[in-house]
Amino acid sequence: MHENYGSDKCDCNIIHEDVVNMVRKNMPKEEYLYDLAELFKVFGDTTRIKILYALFASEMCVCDIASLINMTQSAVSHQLRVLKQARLVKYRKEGKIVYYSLDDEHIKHIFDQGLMHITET
Amino acid sequence: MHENYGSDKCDCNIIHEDVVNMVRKNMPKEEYLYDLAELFKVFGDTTRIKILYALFASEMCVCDIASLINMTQSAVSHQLRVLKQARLVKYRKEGKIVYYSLDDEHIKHIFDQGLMHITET
DNA sequence: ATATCATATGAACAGTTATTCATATGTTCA
DNA sequence: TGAACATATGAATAACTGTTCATATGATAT
Repeated sequence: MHENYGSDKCDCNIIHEDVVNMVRKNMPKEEYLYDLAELFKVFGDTTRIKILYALFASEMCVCDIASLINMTQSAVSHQLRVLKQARLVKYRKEGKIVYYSLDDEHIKHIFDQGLMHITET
Repeated sequence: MHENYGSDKCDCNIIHEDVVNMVRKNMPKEEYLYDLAELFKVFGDTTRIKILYALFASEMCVCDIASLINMTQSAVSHQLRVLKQARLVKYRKEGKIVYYSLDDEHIKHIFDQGLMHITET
């Protein structure tokens, strides 16, 4: 009785057509969902999480960050580039030293909510 | 003058020792940071984001989810397992049909904050 | 019983990613 | 100018991840 509406990938039948249609109406734009996943991808790495938490406390230069989290300067520099591209950190130069700091107020809230999930029983 | 304190990986010198020590004191436990990254890793995939957004609107069976987001039943099932392991979704069985629903109230807040970052100018 | 359907799962493959290494850039200081 | 230092970056490698395919499981209905 039920037909498969417009999906070439799905290899099964829609069981609750009304529910699917209702949910489809409420889905955010595909583009937003993609961008959201991209953002969380950036958060999904221990090194980057450590860097961001460090910057919650203070702006820091690359060398200090590397020392703090016990990673090579190169690894930290690579990750800072990722964070910079995601518009999560910004930097200022002072001679040969580059200071990085946070560029977003939402991060802390996101992390706090994340920690609430983790620390639940 | 500056020495490298206890880090074997870092290949540079601590420039601001006081800052590093202060920041180190304020860092959350290594374990939390690891778990947090693991959580965000789960969010860092478009398919899983879509599934979670779908479940914001209603509980759904696997087949309906697959149809909605235009993925194979198998792919969806694999991702639901990941979400289940992360304690983000739960399920109930009704005959041969399995209904999945959200198992966490924090997710929506996390996503909303994430969207605020994305939709900023 | 057997055919059908919904779901789960293991293996394989392709694509992605984080770190390392070597090196380049640009600044400071002697 | 040249040595030392902070940072950036490209290439290579190893590890990880998501999808697909084939198949298994378990339930329903005839």
